[in-house]
Amino acid sequence: MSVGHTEVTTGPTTGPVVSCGGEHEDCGIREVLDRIGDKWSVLVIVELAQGVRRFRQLQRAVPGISQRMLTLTVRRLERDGLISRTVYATVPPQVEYELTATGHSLTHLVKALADWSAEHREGIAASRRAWDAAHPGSGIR
Amino acid sequence: MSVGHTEVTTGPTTGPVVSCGGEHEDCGIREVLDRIGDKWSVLVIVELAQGVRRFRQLQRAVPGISQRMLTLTVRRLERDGLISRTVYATVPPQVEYELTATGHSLTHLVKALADWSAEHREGIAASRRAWDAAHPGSGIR
DNA sequence: CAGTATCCTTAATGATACTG
DNA sequence: CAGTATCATTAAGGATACTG
Repeated sequence: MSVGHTEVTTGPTTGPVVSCGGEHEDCGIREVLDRIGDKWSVLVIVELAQGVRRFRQLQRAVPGISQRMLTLTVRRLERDGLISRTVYATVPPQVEYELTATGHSLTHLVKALADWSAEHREGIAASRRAWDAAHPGSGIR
Repeated sequence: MSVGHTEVTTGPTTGPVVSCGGEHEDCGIREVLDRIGDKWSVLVIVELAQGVRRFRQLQRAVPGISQRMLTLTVRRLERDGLISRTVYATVPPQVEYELTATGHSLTHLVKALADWSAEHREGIAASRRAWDAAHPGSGIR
């Protein structure tokens, strides 16, 4: 068998140009991911996309999130201007969280992520099964 | 001053419905993010969106990535079926990485991320500066 | 209710040395 | 060149207790 080149020639199925100028210096991509790539942010955003929510409501709506992580998550989202926080001086205290206009614009992106995921989820799962079967005990996972 | 409700009524600037059925059980969103939310995957994908690349080429194109992380990253992307890996039995060895059709479809998403980032980057930076100024030594960041 | 404050575990990443 | 193997370092997240 020949060992040189094999010319796979897999058609570059129409992909958009994602480069960032003549040379890419990271686009702003990492910035978005640093913001929503964590474990809980998008889940909180998805819940707030349904409407205004209070702290405990959010915690109940996002199964598994701890009080601590919910606090950290909403604080960071507030800091970035993606959600607003309104405190009512009642007793017991009540705090409402709501998406800002910027936060709402993010939901379009989140929707795109969800759609892509739905469309490729099974194909990816299949690829993983095949790869894992072909590379037993590789440590990769 | 009244302490009850204040009716902020911030217009819910047209956001898409991101819920996942009557109740949301995480959509597939977390799955995508678990895949590309790490530090290097999207950067590798962006580079491969330009064309076929060899290992060293990729490492040079993605400043800061260690040999170890590049290996882990391309292995995981290959496992998920987002990139293909072709080994040429030459000496010295040569390995080419290329986006698969699925990987190419991801570039659309990455483009959307980059666009959103470009559009909101400055607003977010401003929000952070304001928040940080208003919450000195909060620990949040 | 809506948080803070601590302590602890684990996952992710990095640095370095070595190999087919 | 294209990795692998180890060790060290951080950062992210979780558990629990306490408070205005």
